[in-house]
Parts: sequence; structure tokens; C-alpha cells
Amino acid sequence: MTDSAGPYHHGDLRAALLAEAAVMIAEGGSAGVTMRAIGQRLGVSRAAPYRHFADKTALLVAVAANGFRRLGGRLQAIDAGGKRSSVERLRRLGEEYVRFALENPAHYRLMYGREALTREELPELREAAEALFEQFVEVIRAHQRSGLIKRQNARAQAYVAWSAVHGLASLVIEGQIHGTDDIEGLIRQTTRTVLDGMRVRRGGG
Amino acid sequence: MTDSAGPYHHGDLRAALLAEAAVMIAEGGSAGVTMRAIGQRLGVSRAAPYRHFADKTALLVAVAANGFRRLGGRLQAIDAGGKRSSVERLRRLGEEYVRFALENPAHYRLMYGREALTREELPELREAAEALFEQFVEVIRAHQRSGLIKRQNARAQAYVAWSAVHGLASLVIEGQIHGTDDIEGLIRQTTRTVLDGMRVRRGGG
DNA sequence: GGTCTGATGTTGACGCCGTCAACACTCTTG
DNA sequence: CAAGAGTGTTGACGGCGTCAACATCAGACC
Repeated sequence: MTDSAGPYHHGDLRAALLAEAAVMIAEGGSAGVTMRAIGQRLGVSRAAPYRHFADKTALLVAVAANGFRRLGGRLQAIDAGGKRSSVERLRRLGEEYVRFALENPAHYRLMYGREALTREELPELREAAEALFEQFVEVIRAHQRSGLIKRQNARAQAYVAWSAVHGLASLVIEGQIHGTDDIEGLIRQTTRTVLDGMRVRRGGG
Repeated sequence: MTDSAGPYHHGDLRAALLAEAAVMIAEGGSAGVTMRAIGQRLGVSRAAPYRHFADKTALLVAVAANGFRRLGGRLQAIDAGGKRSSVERLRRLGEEYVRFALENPAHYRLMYGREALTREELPELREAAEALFEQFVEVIRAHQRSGLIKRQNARAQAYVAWSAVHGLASLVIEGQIHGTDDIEGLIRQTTRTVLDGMRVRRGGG
């Protein structure tokens, strides 16, 4: 019985590595991801992952890029659905962003918490993150055209909005928000405040 | 000549460890901080730091807490100085916050990028961070009393403002802001947008 | 002044980690 | 059926955090 050892070749180890790494990150943060441990969990030796990823960083980068794509898809679904009033839709987009981060804290942290990764180019990660940001910019532009928010540099406005939702998500994930059970309320207040600040007003500066 | 080896006891190794760790973080990020390396740079053995800090985490926590205190002092200086119009002062506070983060990126990342630290209580770090946050809340309250911003839950408003500046700082540090050289302009736009959203308006919701 | 004791620093060792080189198996292609 | 590329394994190396045992020193106490 080869059952205890399994077949010599795994079948689709690359995909399994990505999936298992994501699981391990969710379980214990990316610090708990070890080339040896992930191999063991997949019934494979410690060096096997190196046939599919140049090193541990490359594996984590691929996992993080998947996160960007997953988040992007989720936001796209929100943005496409429904015919709500436009500002409401923009707000829902921001709220959904934060919700994704809070549902996948360790994964989100991996996506943005560079550190050892900075020195290299990491093109895959960069592209995935920029594609997500371009979604933001497009939504901002659409709302500028509708006359709902100020017609300033759309990228800059997108950065401001992104800063707010990313900052809130980050603070909650890192345990910096205390004395408030009502995180949902805080999310709404954040998006509402920023949108108020971006909104066109009669007689306003 | 004991000169090459130095005296057996260092004198004030604890303080030296804190200072050197901060330098190493600034040089190469907290990943580059190694108990062995820091000892070597101080002319001390690899285990010497353990006489002053329980483990590497404890050392990094102390360094991070120092960062919070340093930032707090800087913001306090801003807040105390000058008799500018009040909203302007609030804006300068936010801008100074971001500037500190950008001047000390690796240190700032250490302060907020928990990870391995989450599981323990880390009372020193928590207290330092909360003291800083209370400064924010106080400033918000003062501006509520002046009738300059909406009288809502001050802590919640402080969280919103903090999210914006922390998010912007974090995105810039992590290299997520592209296509804009004018980071200073982005900082101003962020603070202005959030304050606009929090401001009291005649006839506004 | 001499001694004792606790604080501080050193060395050796352990286990875990990422990674590489050399080797083993297997599937495809001719 | 032979060859070779792709995939997986084992052994080994150096670096890391950390602990236990030992060394040194400064100051309190007689």
C-alpha cells in the first residue's frame, strides 16, 4: 500500500501550496508559514516547494497577489450590482473593502505589510495591487462625472479614500481600536465622513 | 591592553541596546535586527541582551513604545505652539503625524505592524499607544467645544481621523502610492478632506 | 580591608529555519 | 524502449533565538 506515503508525484503541488499557505496564514499569521511545515501538511518533503517557487518570499508574494485579486473581484461584484444612488454605492464599496480586510486579517496584513519584500521588484504583487487601485480610480471618475464629488485629481482623491479605509482596517486588525464594539458603525462613519469631505456642496470651498 | 575587548561590564547596556536597535531598524528594517548582530555591534556577546530583555520581542516592544512616546512628544509640541485658527491647528497635527511616519518608516512599521506580538498583552506598548490616542481624543474634544466640528462621539471621530492619517502613512511607507511626487500635497488633501467631512456646516446633515 | 552576593557578561549547545546540491522516481516524447 | 525533463527526496550548511552553566565584577556588610 502506497497509501501511507502517497504517490511519488503530488499532482498539482503548486496549487496545493498556494491553498495551504493561505490556510496556514489564516490559522496563525504569516509568521507561522514555514517551508518545512507546509510541506509536511501536504505530505511532501521540505524541499519540494522549491520546485514551484524560487523561495519562501515568492510563495508568499503569490499568496498575497491572490488576495488582491480576490478582493478586486469582490469589490467589482458590489460595484456592478444594484442601481442604488451613486454615493451610496461608493460608500458600500469602502465598507466592503474594510469587511474583506477584517474577515481575512492575516491575509490582508500580508498583502500590505511588506518588509523583507521591499528590496525586490515583485512585479506580480505590484500589478495585482495596482489593478485594484485602478478600480478605485475608475469609480471615483464615474462619480466625478455624475457631479457628486469634487472634480479634482481623481488619483489623489482615490488615494485619500483608500487611505481612510485601509487605515481603519489596519488599525482594527492590529488591535488599536478599543472601547468600541460597534466596528460596523465606525466603518460607516469613516466612509460617510470621507465622502462628505469629497462631496460637491453649494457655496462650499 | 583591555582596550580591544573593552571592560567586562558595559555600563548601560540596556539603553545602548534600545538605541542600537533603533539605529538598525532605521538602517535595514526590523527584520535586520538580530540578537547576535546587535550584540556584536555593541561589542558584547550574543546572550548579553537577555540580561535586560526577556526575549527579542520584548526588546522590539520597548523600541516601539519609545517610538510612540517620541511621536506623542512631537505632536504635543505642535499642539501647544502658536495661536493659529483652530482647524488649521488640527490639520497641522495630522500632517505632522504623517511626517513623523515618513521620516521613520521602519520604526513606524514596527509600532503598528504587530504580528508575532498579538498573542501577548504587551502592556507597555499598549499603554504608549493609548496615551497617544488619548491626545487625539482631547484635541477632538477641544474642537467640538469650539463648535468647529460635529459633536459626535469624540473617540469615534478620533478613530476616523486617525484612520486617515495612519492609512496614508502606511500606504506611502509600503510603496503603494505611485504616480505622485507631491506627497506633501496628498497629505494636505487628506487632512483637509477628513476635516471637511467632520466640520459643522450650516444646513448640513 | 576582606568577603560574599547579586547583577552582568560569556561560552557551548540545542532545535528550528531557509536553502542548496546530489540523487531518485516518473511521465512524456521519440 | 531509451532519453530527458519535470518533480520529489535526503543530507548538509550556516544563521537564528534561546537556555544552562560558568566567569567576572561592583558594591554591601563585617
